Amino acid sequence: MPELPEVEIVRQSLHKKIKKKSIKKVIIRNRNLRFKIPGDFESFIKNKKIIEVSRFSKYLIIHFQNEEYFLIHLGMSGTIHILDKKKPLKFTNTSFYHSPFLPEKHNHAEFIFDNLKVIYNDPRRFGFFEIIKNHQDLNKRFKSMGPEPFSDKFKLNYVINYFKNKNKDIKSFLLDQRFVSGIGNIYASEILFASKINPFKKAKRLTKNECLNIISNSKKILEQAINKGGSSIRDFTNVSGNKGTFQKEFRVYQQEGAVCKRLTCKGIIKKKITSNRSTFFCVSCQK
DNA sequence: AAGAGGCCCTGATAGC
DNA sequence: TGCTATCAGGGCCTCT
Repeated sequence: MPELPEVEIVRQSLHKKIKKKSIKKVIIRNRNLRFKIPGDFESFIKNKKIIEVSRFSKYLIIHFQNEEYFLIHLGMSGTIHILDKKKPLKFTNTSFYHSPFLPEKHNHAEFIFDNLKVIYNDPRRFGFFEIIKNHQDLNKRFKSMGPEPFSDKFKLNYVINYFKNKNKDIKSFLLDQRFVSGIGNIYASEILFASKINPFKKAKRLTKNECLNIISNSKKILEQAINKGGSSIRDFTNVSGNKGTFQKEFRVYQQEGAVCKRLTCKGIIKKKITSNRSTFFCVSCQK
């Protein structure tokens, strides 16, 4: 489900709700996420005070005292729901996959605070938890991953050098977290449309200007998506709540057959599937 | 060693 | 209605 913007939205509400609080009780109903939740997970998490909730790429990072950390990855279908006893029936967050009503099926984990409950729901179970026991290990954990688009490291020299002699298409690189972290299948298509670049163009054939466009549009589009509360697709229930609205701004994603939204272009948006993932692009203005 | 493709899993929708 | 096939915001693993 969530790419960087959606995870950032979850992070913001989680941080607001659970910082300076301690987890009083942990309930694991299904240990079989993408990776098995170890037997000592509950005792590790319990009674630790949360300092802050941060994020790298699509990973949520719960910071405990004493430089201990708990990572959450939401996979394709993971959502986090906050149940606040003081505000019953109000959900701070954010269901990108389901309706904002509290789901009952697939609530694999519950983290219970005083007057507050955080529920991890994930139908497909591609998400996972990870425990990190010190600060060095946290750095190590993300060492092999590329910079986020917002990072100063994501600049022209880096991109050009990375693409030298690379025979893979540019769309695959945007999805490759070793190159850049946080972009997923929706935003990859949107970034390449904004940059007027064909997704199947080989990376080594990109010009300097095209690289610059990719860099600036990556920042721009992810920023816009965060400002719109992320993208909520496949969620057509008309309920109030903090649903994202960036799906209304999609210019190519899920727009197959539509006329290109670029005013000067009359091309048709095509969808192409490679290795089980769809790519959307305008046949006319993305060269 | 880079690159292509398969696979993990459940649910919603489309098509017959 | 009830079946089957296809597709879905990710990332890891294995082949060549």
